Amino acid sequence: MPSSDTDKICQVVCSEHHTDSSGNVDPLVMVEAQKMGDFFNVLSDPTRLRLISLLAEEEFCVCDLAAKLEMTHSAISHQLRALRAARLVSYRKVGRQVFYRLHDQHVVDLYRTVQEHLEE
Amino acid sequence: MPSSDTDKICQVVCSEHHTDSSGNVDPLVMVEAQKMGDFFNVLSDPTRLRLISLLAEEEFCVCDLAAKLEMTHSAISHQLRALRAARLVSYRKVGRQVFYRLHDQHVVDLYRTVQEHLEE
DNA sequence: CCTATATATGAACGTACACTCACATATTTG
DNA sequence: CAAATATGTGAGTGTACGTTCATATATAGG
Repeated sequence: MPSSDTDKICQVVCSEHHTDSSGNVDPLVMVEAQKMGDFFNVLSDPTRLRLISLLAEEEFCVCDLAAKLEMTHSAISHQLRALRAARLVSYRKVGRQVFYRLHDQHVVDLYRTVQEHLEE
Repeated sequence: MPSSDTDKICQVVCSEHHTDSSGNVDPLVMVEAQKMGDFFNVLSDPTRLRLISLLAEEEFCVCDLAAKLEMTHSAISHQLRALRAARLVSYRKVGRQVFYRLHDQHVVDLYRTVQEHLEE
């Protein structure tokens, strides 16, 4: 490991302004940072966000979603796969069709929070 | 607008299950979806999340941040640039050093919300 | 059974981006 | 001013990923 014993701070000890808990602050461990990053990454794509915005209102089948977003069925299906993998959406099959809905309201809360945050 | 009159749904009208507000649901417009996606994208990187986790506790200079994360000064500086561009962090200069802090507590709320969400 | 419809998936292609490297800028110190 | 320290930045490289295209699977209808 490159870090020496004392966590090699600048020669001019930056932490002079800190409380005595200076060295105690540790970053989020890599594994958890990766997990959280993966989660945010799912929400970083415009297409997936638009899908979520529709599903926040009501249930839709793949065909409807593709029509609303004016995109290929394939593209939509790929993105729904990502949303499924992230457990952000659930679905039910009715004949040939598959109806998707948000897995829980939790995501909508995040969605709306950021939406407000960006309205500044 | 490319969308035809009836928003071409599947031949088998999927919306039969919907309320009479069926066709009224529109997706988030592209421009806003892009903005929101950009915002989430900043939070999708493990390194940036780890920086945020540190800055959530107290102020740090670049050198400290690099030491804590055991990464290059250059790499950290690049990521801080992204965080600055997203207005997620502020900074103050003291001599040669630059101390970074979170721009507001809003981000920490998001951070903690998702952290809890992932603990299921 | 055969065709059409609805959805899923693998490969390919182009783009975005995180880190490294080299170098630039700024500030302190001698 | 010259050397050292702290940070910023542009170019290059490897990887991740969103879309398209071709194709596969599944179900409904005749």
